[in-house]
Amino acid sequence: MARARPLGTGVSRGAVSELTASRLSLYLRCLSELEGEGATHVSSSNLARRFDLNAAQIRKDLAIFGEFGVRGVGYEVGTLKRHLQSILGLDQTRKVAIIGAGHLGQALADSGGFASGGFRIAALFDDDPQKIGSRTRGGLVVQDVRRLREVVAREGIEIGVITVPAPAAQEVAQRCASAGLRALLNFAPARLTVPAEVRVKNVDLKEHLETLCFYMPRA
Amino acid sequence: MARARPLGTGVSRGAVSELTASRLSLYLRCLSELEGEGATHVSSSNLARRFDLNAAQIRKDLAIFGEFGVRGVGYEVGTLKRHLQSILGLDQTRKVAIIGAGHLGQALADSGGFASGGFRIAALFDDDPQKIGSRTRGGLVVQDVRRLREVVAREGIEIGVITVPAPAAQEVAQRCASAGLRALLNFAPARLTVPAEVRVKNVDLKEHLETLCFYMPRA
DNA sequence: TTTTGTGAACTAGTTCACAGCT
DNA sequence: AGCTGTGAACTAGTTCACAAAA
Repeated sequence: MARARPLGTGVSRGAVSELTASRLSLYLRCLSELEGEGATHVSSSNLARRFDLNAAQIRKDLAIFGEFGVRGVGYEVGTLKRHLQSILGLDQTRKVAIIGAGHLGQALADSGGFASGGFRIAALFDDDPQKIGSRTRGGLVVQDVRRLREVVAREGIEIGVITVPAPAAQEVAQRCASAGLRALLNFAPARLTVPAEVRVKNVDLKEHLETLCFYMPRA
Repeated sequence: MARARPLGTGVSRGAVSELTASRLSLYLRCLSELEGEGATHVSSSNLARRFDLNAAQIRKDLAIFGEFGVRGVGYEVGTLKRHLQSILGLDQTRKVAIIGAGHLGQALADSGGFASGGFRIAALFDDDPQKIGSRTRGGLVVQDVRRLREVVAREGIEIGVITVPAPAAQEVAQRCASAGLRALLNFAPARLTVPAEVRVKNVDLKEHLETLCFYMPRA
């Protein structure tokens, strides 16, 4: 029906569920793999087999943004990949700041997987004078968190990753928001209160472990 | 109606949704905080206010496992905390093995938050001869992944955390399963195929970043 | 024929609203 | 009066099933 709209335009992102959005990211990764394998086309049922998903689910997710498939044929791998990158906003490099130069913060700063594919770790911050000025093993300098606003503005950083201890997280989140960051990935085990225009995603490692534990057979 | 059952007994864990299980973990953390603040009782609506949740949701989650509250009064903080620990299987210390001594693996091994509260990082593995025998900054020795089965059996390790690169993840998962681990927390961007008795939880940091990106206002 | 795109049916998850205790 | 526990109502998410297109 709706002829392929100019990619993502006209679709209100707020109306798309987070479940759909995270599946889009999954599809994108899979398409990159398929491209690497030299595949030119892929069907929704082929994709579905690779994850544990229903084919109609995948078609529905994609159909939100336009008609990318060809009936009887499937999806063209390269084209769909570019469309997904555009839909996810990955056609430009996004700069990321990590706040909290503890073990996790430094590991994320140095880990290639995190820094590749559309993201660049542009800065690492801490409030500990002992750490400020030192470098991670990967060579990134730890900067004073009081300079967050300045660096965010100068470097055009858009995303903040919070890896400080829980008691400091709320204050840091507030600081990030007022520095102009509009998306926060929070690893601290604390619920953050931020202005409505800032999107927060919590990743609680302990919660994941405890959930696994729950399903484990009991002694 | 159902008088408080002997804690968790008689409730088939498989029938409880993962959403509920992860909320239980959230409630537990909140109760620990409340205990620290010296609170003796808490109502479902008080708890609901702390997260962004509905009070009936919380009552329903808890009611699956028994009647822990008192009408007109609420829940007793200490008692409910102990019940939740027992329900989640946290009344005994669970040992964890980390497979993959890269930046992330080492960071998780050393990070106190991950290792505390019912979990102990019992071993760290890698297959790189350069790394085997070396120590993390926290002092944990990197062991040869070929000794996984042996160490898992000897130490009574139950949970595996996979922090190897994506191409190695499937093989490592298989190895974990055959070593007797029944729960895997997978940080590699790859879907794992494992025997049905092994529970896998995927944590994909790139996926989280991309999802955040999707909701960000466009240039 | 094959596979998309999509309304309709279904399933899971959440919220409401109130009876039943304390 | 106040708050839990829970059936009933509602909402969101998934799967089915088929018409439409190549």
